[in-house]
Formats: sequence, C-alpha cells, structure tokens
Amino acid sequence: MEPYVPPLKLATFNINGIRSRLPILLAWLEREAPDIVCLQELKAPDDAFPIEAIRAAGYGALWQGQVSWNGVAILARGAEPVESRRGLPGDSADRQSRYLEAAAHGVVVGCLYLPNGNPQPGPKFDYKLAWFERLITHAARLYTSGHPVVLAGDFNVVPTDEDIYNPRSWRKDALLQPESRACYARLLAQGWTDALRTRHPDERIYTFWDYFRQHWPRNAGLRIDHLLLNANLAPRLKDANVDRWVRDLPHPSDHAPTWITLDMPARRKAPARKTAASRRTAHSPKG
DNA sequence: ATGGCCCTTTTAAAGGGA
Repeated sequence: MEPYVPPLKLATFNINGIRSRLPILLAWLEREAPDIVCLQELKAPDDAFPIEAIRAAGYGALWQGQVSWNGVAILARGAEPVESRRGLPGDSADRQSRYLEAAAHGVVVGCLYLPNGNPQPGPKFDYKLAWFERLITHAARLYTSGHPVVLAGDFNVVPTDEDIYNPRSWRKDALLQPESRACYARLLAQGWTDALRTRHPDERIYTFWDYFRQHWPRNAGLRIDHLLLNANLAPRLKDANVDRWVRDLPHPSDHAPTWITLDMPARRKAPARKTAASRRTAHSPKG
C-alpha cells in the first residue's frame, strides 16, 4: 500500500517589505505551512534578511536582496532549497534583484518579480518589456528541461479584463498595456498552465488590492501574481487559491499569498523529514 | 486629470509601487 503523501503547497507572496511585514509572514507560515514559498519585494539588503526568524519557523531559505527596492527569496519547509540560478540571463548589466531559481521538494521553482513599468511610455516600460523578453527566452529552456517546473511571482501583468475589478481607470497603466499582455500570452503559448485561471475558469479572483480608496473592503482587486506550471507538473495540479485572510491582518501587504497544491509522487527515499511531514499532516484537518 | 496609501532611505522629504 502506498504511503499517504500530503499535497505539496507552493505559494508566492509579494510581501512589500520583509522587515515591516515579518510578523505577517510568520503568522502565515505558522497557519498555512506552505512547503515552498516565493517572496518578492523584500526591500532589504542581503544582510537584513531575517534568516534566524525564518529558520526558527522551520524553513530553509535563499534570498537575493537589494537596498530599498525589489528583492526575492525562496523558502522551503524543513529543507534547504538548492540554488540553480540567481538573476535572469541575457543582461549582465542588470543589477536589480528580481529572479531566483532553486530546486526543493522535487520541483524546480523560478521566483520572479517582473518590473512594474510605470509610467508608460518611458524607460521603465522599456525595461519591463526587455525583462519580459529575457524571461520568455529563459522560460522556454526551463519548460523543456525535463524537470517539473513552476514559475511563480508577481508578474505585474493583468492578463485580461476579467482579471481586474474595472479596467477603465487602469487603461493607461503599464499592467494592462497590450504589449504587457502580449508578452504574457507569448509566455503561456510555450505551453505553461496558469494554475489560478485553470482552477477557477469563470471566477473573479484577485491577488492584489491597492491601499487607496477602500479597494480591499470593496474587493476592487487585480490578478497579477501568477503560478505557471510546465507540462511535467500540470497533471499534478490539485488546487489553487488566494489566502485572503492575510490581507485582513493589521498593516498588511497590498498583495495576498497565492498558492497551488500539487499531488506529488511518493519519495523513493525515506519519508522526507519527519518533523516536516508530521507537522503538515497534523495541521491539515483544521478546525 | 489628480490623488488617494504605504514602503524605503543620508530621519525629511521624496522616489517607487501598481
């Protein structure tokens, strides 16, 4: 008889400042126990990353920080993620910390923070599109790498008008531009599965609500945090959703954690880590 | 058309986010 293997939960969370948001991160890790976490917008240099608190919560981590802006990290519960790439290839002059890639719990995960691109037109929008082209090039190689791959992060693209409460007031925003959407469509055309949209084909589902005009209480949001699966992984997709309760905590990020669960095959070697496996099982029937 | 909020940093005012 096959041993029971709990589904793997993989999440992406634009945390908007890891130092000011550390209590929220820890509360979320404690309650949801995601196995793999992609973080964006650390807004902190490498030496300010709160690795001790994250280790104490039971996670190994890799991070690529930067003073003031950007910054990405990958966390793995009860394991050390194995780094496979730091920074997107294609522009050695690019100093912004926006891409980190690692293997953990049997999947390869690319954690990305795509440039916002506002105002457009202008150099920031040009940088966004150039970065997107580099991502598309790298993603094509990842897709056919033979590994189970997830691309997860803040893509800063609202894919369609079904992914925003009201496109009218955002028409000129970089997140809705035809060029941005065309890049996202070209990425998907490589074969990637947009997990949230696949699990919720006809639902309004948002991952970001700005701090203005009571947008959160009114659920006036945008879907810009995405999890894309290659063909090796797509058949394992079990569920996908947004941990909206995190957006309700005091002093929240403007994004909420967005996640998938995957039915993974039983490990060949001994059941991963006793503490991790038993914690997850113990947590699953909540009540 | 603008600004609304909240993060960050050469701790005041400004840049960036989306």
